[in-house]
Amino acid sequence: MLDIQLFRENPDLIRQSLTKRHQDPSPVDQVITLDEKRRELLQEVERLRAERNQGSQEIKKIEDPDQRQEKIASMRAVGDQVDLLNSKLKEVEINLKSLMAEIPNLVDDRVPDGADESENELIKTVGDVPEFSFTPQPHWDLGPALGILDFERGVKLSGTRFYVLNGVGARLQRALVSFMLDTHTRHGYQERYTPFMVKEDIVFASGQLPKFAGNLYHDHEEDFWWVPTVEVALTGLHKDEILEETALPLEYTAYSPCFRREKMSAGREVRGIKRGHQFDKVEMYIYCTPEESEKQFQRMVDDAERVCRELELPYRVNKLCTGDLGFHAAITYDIEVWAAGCGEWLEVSSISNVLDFQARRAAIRYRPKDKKGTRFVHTLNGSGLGLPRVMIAVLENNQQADGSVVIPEVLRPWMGGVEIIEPPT
RNA sequence: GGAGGGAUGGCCGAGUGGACGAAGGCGGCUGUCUUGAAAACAGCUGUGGGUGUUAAAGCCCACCGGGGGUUCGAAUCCCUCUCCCUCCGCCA
Repeated sequence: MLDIQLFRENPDLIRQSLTKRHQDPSPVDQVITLDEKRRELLQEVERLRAERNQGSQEIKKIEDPDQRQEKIASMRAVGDQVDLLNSKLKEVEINLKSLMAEIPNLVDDRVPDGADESENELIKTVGDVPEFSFTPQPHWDLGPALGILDFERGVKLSGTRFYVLNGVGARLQRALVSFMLDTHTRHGYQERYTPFMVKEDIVFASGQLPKFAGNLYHDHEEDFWWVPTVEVALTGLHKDEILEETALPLEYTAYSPCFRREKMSAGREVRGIKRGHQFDKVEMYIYCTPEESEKQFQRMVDDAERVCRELELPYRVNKLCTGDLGFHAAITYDIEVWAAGCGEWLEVSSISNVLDFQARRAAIRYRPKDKKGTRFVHTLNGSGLGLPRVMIAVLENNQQADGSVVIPEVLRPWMGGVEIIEPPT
């Protein structure tokens, strides 16, 4: 959510931002009109309330019964006016809020203009794409051949886009989760384990609702939404709180499964485990002061890159262009790792500076040390990293001619002695 | 799932229709005293919105778990929801 002050003082900035995102800027004018209407009604309501408050105070002092009844009658009339105008006001406020709730964050000046992902800007490429003396297999062949990946039974259990990991395959994923959490906690992040189903206002606060309801799973009997990313829960963690500046920055890491309907990509040909309705992810999340958020953003990108480096996966970093930028992000860097078998760069992380966009929705503020009042914190989120795609890259890049896969060095402490995944004999 | 009891400011806790944004205590901040600290004493100490201003002060409105109602007037009465506690049942 953007600051209503910004609509009043610098609406052009918001219009330009929407235009950069290739979106219609006209909601800005609707917001301004509704805001004016709201204040007009509010002032009248408050004026009448003040009159009633004062009148009611006088009533208890009036001794004469007739005068008293007369005053009560006139205050009743004022009260009826208040009710009438107040219901109009409420309606305007609901419309205003729902309009503002669907306007995306301001775009950072450094974000390159572009219509879609093809116009994202390559920042850097790190590591060498591995060479093979044989044709590397894609994971959808390799995994089943190794007996660690079972698509048929996944489909039996839950339908298309679900799979089962077996034995060392499941263990490899667990090792990746532990490795990532341990790496991040070593670099200052505090681990959290959160609910995977959250209430509607929590999903609203992080920005996935109301606009992206179609991509979320929802329990219709209870007020539960399955998290599409644990970022949702990590935003909700400090909802409605006022933090002390000395407590900032708050740096969290959390593991969770993520649940997405993926309706938009329903028809798209995606083989293997690259895109499912359920996938695991380790997330990083930071709350900090506005002065610090750029620094924290760079740091978080580096923290995500570190995971790729330690896993010895070749990767590249892209700055998303305006057309590919997410709703709540002001700026986003994506990290892609090379997967030798399917021959693709796979997006494994998305790191965003959200500024105060989520904090305003979630009412997360802090008390500055030397100033009066409160300010909204800035929040940042980044995957660190998405599991299935890292699994793909690890399996495909480390495969050998005989179909076996060498486990990366850094994961071995969690692999119970397994250094190589051999095909069943 | 059944029965009962609760929810008040950073914390504890009073308040059952008007002078209550809310006693009192604790904590915190500032000052006096002190070489310094402690103690004592005095003052201050919530959030949001509107208006106003170069900025502020000031003024007004709202907030006593959420929503709705009764009333001239609600922390206080009524309805409803949520959450917490105690007991019983069930359970990984």
